[in-house]
Amino acid sequence: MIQGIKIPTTRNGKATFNLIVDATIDLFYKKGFHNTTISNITSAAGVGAGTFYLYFPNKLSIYKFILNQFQHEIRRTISEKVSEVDGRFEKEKVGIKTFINYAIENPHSYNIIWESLFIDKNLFIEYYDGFAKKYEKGLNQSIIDGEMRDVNTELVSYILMGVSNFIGLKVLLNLGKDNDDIDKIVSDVMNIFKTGIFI
Amino acid sequence: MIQGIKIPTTRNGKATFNLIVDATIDLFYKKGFHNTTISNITSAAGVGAGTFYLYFPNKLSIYKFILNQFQHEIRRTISEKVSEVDGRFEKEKVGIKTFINYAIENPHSYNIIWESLFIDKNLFIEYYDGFAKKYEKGLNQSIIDGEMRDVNTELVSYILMGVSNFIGLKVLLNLGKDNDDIDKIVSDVMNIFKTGIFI
DNA sequence: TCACTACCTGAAGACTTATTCAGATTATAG
DNA sequence: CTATAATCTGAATAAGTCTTCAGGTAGTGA
Repeated sequence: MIQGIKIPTTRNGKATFNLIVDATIDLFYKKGFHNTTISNITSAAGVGAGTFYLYFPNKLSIYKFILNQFQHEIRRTISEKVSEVDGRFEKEKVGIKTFINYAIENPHSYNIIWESLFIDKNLFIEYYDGFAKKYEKGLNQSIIDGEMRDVNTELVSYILMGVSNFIGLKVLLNLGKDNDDIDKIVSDVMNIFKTGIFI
Repeated sequence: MIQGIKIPTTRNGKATFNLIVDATIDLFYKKGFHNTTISNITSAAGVGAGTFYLYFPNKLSIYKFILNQFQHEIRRTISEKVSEVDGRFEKEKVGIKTFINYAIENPHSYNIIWESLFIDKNLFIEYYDGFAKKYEKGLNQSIIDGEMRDVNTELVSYILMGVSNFIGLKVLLNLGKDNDDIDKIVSDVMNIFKTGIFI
């Protein structure tokens, strides 16, 4: 009973719960949080109007539930992939690549995380601040290990998040031209971070 | 009569129009687009409920009107400041600094532009794609002038937008620690773009 | 001063949506 | 087979919002 959410105990209850959550993810992605009504959700899930309130007290609570799931999933995915390679350069490369790939494969997730800024600013802040702090830790270690210049790691973590998010956005929204090859894009980005831009 | 918006002709009409627009900007910033009702707007502006419909056919149309104003203003501000300095490095530095300062001084504007992604995706795409294309032009010229390495300028424009936006976000939301000195932050960012991050 | 146009009002009806709840169904432990 | 708890339903109520419109007011050119 966290945040007023009731997790069902029986097999049937769980199935219904999942129907509701899955329908909601789809609707939030297609129509956005605000344009999705509870009755949209219950009819998409194929359940009675009252069933929703068996598990969630309101729309915000199911939003938070879904956001939380996605946040954990995206972080876990990146952590896993990054831990498979060595060296800060390779780790960053894999990190950015994994993030962008994740955004492409899970546009629902990417969208819902961003929308939090306009639903409850604190959810957004929590997420990005947490993300940044974890980033910073890794970067600090890399400076100690002599793999990175002695930069302001807090700033760099925001720079890297900004770049990942905007490249992800570009690819997702199909902005500009060459969205064909993620490997190429990521490799170009990393070269820029290696040598700099200006002469 | 563009987009169903009627611009008033008399002095009194213009004053009322401005009351409505200003109240709306404030409400969109404080409560967001979706949580703002027409009656919120009319009572904040101190006019009758029907007066809104004298000038705007619906909430989206006033949103678009405001968005358009801000987009022009932010671009104009950056253009002006950038044209005052020479060399790509200095121009980029001033560009990022101006953007962040603008975001701090006009959080309404920054917020409304971002929210467009969740109101009408095409508004958002138009804005950032346009912004990127303009950026790209300047960058291409800098390569010709030998001020920049031969990088993928489309990608770099998204990188620079991502960085500006996230640093702006960090400063606006007061994330992390050192949000005291914009000059220092921008200077750190530019150093990273000059020399790169990794060893 | 008059006539005209622009401007303004807020009550009222239409519509949408959230939320409850009395009653029905289903699964399963004993 | 039965008792019990969990689950499920959807009509009904309540609340909120949009939008119109008939009836005004105010400024202004002639």
